[in-house]
Amino acid sequence: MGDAVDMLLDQWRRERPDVDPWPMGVVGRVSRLARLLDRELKEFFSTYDLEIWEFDVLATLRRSGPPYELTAGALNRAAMVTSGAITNRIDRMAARGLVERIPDSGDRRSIRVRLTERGLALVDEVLEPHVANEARLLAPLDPRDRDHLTEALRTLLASLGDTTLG
Amino acid sequence: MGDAVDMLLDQWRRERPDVDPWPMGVVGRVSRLARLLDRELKEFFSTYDLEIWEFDVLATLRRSGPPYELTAGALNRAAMVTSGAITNRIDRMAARGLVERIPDSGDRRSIRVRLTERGLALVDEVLEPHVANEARLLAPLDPRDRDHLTEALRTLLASLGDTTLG
DNA sequence: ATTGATAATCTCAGTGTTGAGATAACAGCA
DNA sequence: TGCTGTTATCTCAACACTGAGATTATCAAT
Repeated sequence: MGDAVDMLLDQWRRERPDVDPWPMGVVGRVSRLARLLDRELKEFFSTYDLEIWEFDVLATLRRSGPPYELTAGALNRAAMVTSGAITNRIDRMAARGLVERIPDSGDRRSIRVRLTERGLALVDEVLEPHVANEARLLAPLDPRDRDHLTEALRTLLASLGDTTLG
Repeated sequence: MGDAVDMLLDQWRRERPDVDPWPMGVVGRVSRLARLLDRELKEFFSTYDLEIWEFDVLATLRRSGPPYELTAGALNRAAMVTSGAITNRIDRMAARGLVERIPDSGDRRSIRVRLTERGLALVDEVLEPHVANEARLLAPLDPRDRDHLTEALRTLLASLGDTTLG
């Protein structure tokens, strides 16, 4: 049972037997899997006329709880993108009526981004089928495999500084 | 020990207790880890004045073995990008003298992309430190964890159609 | 109060990808 | 030979992100 990465590793072993390529097996698979999952999610969300990044913003606001609002900076850190990208996303989503900008009464440098009723209804509608779709994509793993996988990924994320306090 | 995804899952459980969010734990971690690894690789390659996508092309050609040439379509599939992106990459790398376009004698629709001597020397120089850098990033995993992780990732990739025959 | 350092957001040019379509060449078959 | 369908690459506009810098506001300490 080989995937594309197994072949790649075999090629390296033949061409550069002086280098043990095992790290490429892990990094390469993580990268390829992320890309393939992205494609699947993109296809899924298209049936709701949503981009992945739009759902991401909606979901970040939704799970923060009432009143479903966060500063631009908080969205920023959650999405792992630059501030310019968030400004852009808020602009477009506000134009679609999914979120609205609210001035922060406590800090005039900040804005608060709040889900509109329409945004809230949309994310609440999409959430369950989205999770079901992800579960479908992960179905080949039994619960024990999932736990191992999760643990390994968490270890790596923590070592790379992916904490909530960063 | 929790990472950012653990917190995210807790938020969902509080806000939408009717939905079991476990699939987000896996998909979210894969996606975030891919992003963080990308940042690390980008920083690493910048010391060689290389973009990640440039190294990818060089490495794909290098590991294919002498004469270090592939068609644009083969590069295409290896990189998981569209044909337009590959045309663009070849253009820019040819301009830098890392690869050259060679007409395919057997099929005049095709081109063969070949490593130049400079491209070959560069990829052979970068390979070993690159792998060492990846090994550093993966150091928190002991060999047993790595094997479990690899197996789980391979299972998912195979189920998503990431084979060499696709 | 004033100064200096820090923080939050926005702006914008540069970069690179996608997705659709154009062009040219090949392959099978009547 | 002439069709028809397929394949390989290139073209190009639209899209979205990055990285650097600008702007405005806050905070700490005097």
